Formats: sequence, C-alpha cells, structure tokens
Amino acid sequence: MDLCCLPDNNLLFLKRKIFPRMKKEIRRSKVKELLNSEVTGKDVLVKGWVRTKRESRNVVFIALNDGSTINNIQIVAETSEFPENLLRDISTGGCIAVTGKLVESQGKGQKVEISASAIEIYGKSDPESYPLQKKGHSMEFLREIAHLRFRTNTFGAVFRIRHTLAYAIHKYFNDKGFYYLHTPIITGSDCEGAGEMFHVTTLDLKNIPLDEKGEVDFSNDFFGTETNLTVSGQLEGELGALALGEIYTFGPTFRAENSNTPRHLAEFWMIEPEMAFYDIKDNMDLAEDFVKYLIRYILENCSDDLAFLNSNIYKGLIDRLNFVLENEFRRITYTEAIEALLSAERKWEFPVEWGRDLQAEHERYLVEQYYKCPVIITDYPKEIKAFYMKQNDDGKTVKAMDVLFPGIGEIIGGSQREEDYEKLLARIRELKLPEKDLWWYLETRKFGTAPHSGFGLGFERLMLFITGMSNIRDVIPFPRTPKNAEF
RNA sequence: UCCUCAGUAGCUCAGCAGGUUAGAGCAUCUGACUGUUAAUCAGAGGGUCGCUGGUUCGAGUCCAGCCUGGGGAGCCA
Repeated sequence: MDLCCLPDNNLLFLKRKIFPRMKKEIRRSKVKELLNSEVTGKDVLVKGWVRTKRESRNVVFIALNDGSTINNIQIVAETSEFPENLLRDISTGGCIAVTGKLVESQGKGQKVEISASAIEIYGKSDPESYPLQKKGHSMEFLREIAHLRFRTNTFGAVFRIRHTLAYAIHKYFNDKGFYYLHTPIITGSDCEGAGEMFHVTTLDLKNIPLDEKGEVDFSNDFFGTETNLTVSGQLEGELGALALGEIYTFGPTFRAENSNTPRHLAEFWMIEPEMAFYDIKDNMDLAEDFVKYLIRYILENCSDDLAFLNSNIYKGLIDRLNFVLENEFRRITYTEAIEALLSAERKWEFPVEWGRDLQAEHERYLVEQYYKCPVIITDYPKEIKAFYMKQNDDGKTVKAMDVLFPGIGEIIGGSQREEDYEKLLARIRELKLPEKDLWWYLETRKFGTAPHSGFGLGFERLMLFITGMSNIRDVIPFPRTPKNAEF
C-alpha cells in the first residue's frame, strides 16, 4: 500500500516521523478496554464512528465510539499536524481509524484521551444528509431509520443489553442442566391455539390449485400439506422434555394478529423451558428464580448502559430492577384475584366475575396498586385456558400460571401440563381440536407419561422491563408489525 | 380491528376568527473565538404545510375520504 500523504482524497495521512514502525505492530484496541486501562503513553490504534467533533484553533476534539461501550473516547488532533481537508472531512457519523498515544486528559469529563498521530478515514458522512444529530431524537423518528439507530446512545445500550440478556438465558439454563432444543419454525400443526398464523407456501399465489371441493390443494405444495410459521415451540418442547428431562427453546415466534400496541410484535423471540417432573410450584419457583437471575446478571454486567437508560429513558429503572430482586413474587389464585378485585373500591370498565378472563385494567390494578409487586396468578378456570393444562381436582380450574409485571402486564404464561392420556383426550374432543393432527403429542401420554411443566417468557417483554423502554418496537433491531416489514 | 390524538424546514414544534412574502429552537453552511465537552457568538441557506377531492374571491387553517404515526382497548408473550 502506498503510504505517502494523500491530501486530496484524505484517505490516509500518516505522520512521517513515527509511521514506518507503527503500522504493522499496533493491534486495534476497543474503546472499552482503553477507557479501563492505565495511562501508559503507549501507542494505540482505535477504529470507530464519530459522534461529535469540536474544533478549536489549534486542536480538534473527536468523540469516537466503536460500540464496545456506551462511552466515547476523546481523540485530540493538533490542527497543525494534519492536512486541513482531512480534518474537515471528519464529521458526525463518519468512520475513522486513529493511531496515537493514550494519555491523561487535560480537560475535564474524561480521564484518558488519545493524542492522535495518524488518522485514516474509512467512510465519510455527509453532514448535510446524515440524519442523526447531537441532540435527542424521538423514538418514532429513529424507528424510521432503524438502519442507523444503532449508532445512538440509547439503541447502543438497548442492543448491548439484548445480547447480554440472551447470553444470560443460555448460561442460566446450561448451568442448570437444561438442553437447548431447536423446535421447528415451520410447522404443520395448527393446534397450538396461540393466535393467527402466517402461511408458508411455495404455491403460485396467482394460480392457486384447488381440489374438487374448491379448497386449496396443498398436495402440490412444498411440504405436501398446509404449513405455517410457529406460534409456539411448546408442544415439540414437551416431546424433548419427556426424554431429555429439562429443555428450553429460544427462538423466533410468529403471530399474524392485527395487534397494534406497544407490547406486541408479529415476529418476536420467546423462551420456553419445559421440565419433566416439575409440578406447578416447581414451575413457579423456576420462573421466579430465572427472571431474578437475568435481572441480576444485567445489573452486574451492563451497569454503564443501565445507568444511561436510568437517567435518560426511565428514571427509577435501577430501583425498579432492585425492587424485583428484593421481593418475592406474590402468588395468588385466580379466585383470590377475583375476590380482591370485587372488594376494590373502584369501578371497572369490564365486569369482574368468576369465570371471566382478567382484563388489562384488572391485572394492572392487582400488580401496580393492590400488591405493588410482581404477581403470579394460578388456577384459572379451564374454559379460558389452553387444552393442555393440567386439570385440578375441583373440575373447574387448571394448573395455569401467569406472571404479571408492573408496566408490562403478562410477561410469562405457563402451566403444569395434563399428563393423563384420558383427560387430555377428553379435553381435546370437548374443544373439537384436530385430534388426528395431535397423535404424536398424545403418544407421549401413552408411553411413559410423566408429570411435567413449562412456561413461555416473552423476550422482548422482559427487555422492556429491564431497559425501561416503553415500546416493544424499540427493543428488537428490526420490528415486524402490521404494515411494517422494512429493513 | 375499535376508540382517540397527531401529521408544517433535516429534527422538535408554534401558526390566532380562513386574508399579502409561513415562524422559532436545534441541526447544516460561512465567519469569529476558544483544551473543547449538547462549546459560545454573528450571519446565511433550507418548505409541494401527509395525499386526494370539496366549500370559498381566497385554505396550512373549514369539510369528506384515504395514508402514516402516537396513546388506549381487544388478541397474547
């Protein structure tokens, strides 16, 4: 490579004195490690994106971020040491590599900084059209530029936390002896009952084959049968648990509901542990321990990002997280919940009556005003819950559990599963579910059935709670919602 | 899908009872000044007022439909 100064195109400028030796020897450092390292005066190399540039007569200050931390490192460049147009071409959003000495900062606001000796511009960023400013932007605007919003402090923090949370989930289960099971994303069963599904097909949509009855003929489709994107890995997860003992799934989940709320996505990630020999109480214990572990892990490993979110996004965030750690989840039955709601001195928009499902206003009241802490509600009427939940002896309720969080609502839904073949089959017939499509599910109850339990945790809902963000579209990189699949 | 609010400069918003050339702050550009920290000061450029149609001498402003976004509800995780 030509190593001379190239003032015209500004691709490269190296200070002659120090240049020949350094180029090969210096390993790139991440901003995070430099900010945490001792000041040695040694030469370092950093690469990253320019957040801001401030100019003085003799010196230019560049705040550089490489994504390794929310904090920027300050680059100090003496104006006289660099070609004028090189410094001019460095602007917010641009990408540069900087070689220089790591020194103690003369200014306030940072302990260390880099005194630059060479700067290479990887990519300029036209300041007239670069949409991110130094000042804050609305979440709505940033959502429209999802390809660039990673470069903001907020989304940098959110997605570093998202990664760490995903890692902690795997670590928690691995350490407990759970196996990560990959359940299918394309499924032929429509019996999970968790909502509208997206069709998966290779049929020509302009010329759909029909059979004699006028129904779509799927025999010529790719799988030879009707298929959809999964709405839950639970049924397959149970198959794994009834052999491997304890498994969990963690993958994308799809719901074709026309839901337009800050808590719903058409494509989201869900964690579904499924455990043999766990009863409903074991299930609740696991759910509580799991969530607390995850919160503790983020508090311990993402403190810089949390501190930023705490002061800029949701005041009181860290207190809220600590509160959850320090308090036991309140465990009540559905019947007790109804009694609490009936004795509440306030009017309900939706009636409170045993047998009716709890509405958002009811759940919010219980969690945010009555108990003022996370609540687990169990033993719901069987009519309002799924067919696979274990029936209680009272003949009216099932061993379901919903974990409700302040501000978020339902974050976990789970149950002990019905392991009795006859009872399960009866329920399937009662609800007129497609019995023949569930043959494999039923066989697990025929051959060595076992008591078992599991739950589903909405990954993005937990992200909402942990980051303090208020819209679920801002805790997933590329949200998929009705009328929106851009990026 | 229902209810509700909103859509004006790159961003965040103001715009009165329809009435001349549509405003502010920030951003950008130019200049000044400065080891700066969301730097400061001065100046400049920048608009199909979401779209379509209607009422009117005249519409950013009123009416209708549509599109997009926010909040609430339902569905759920």
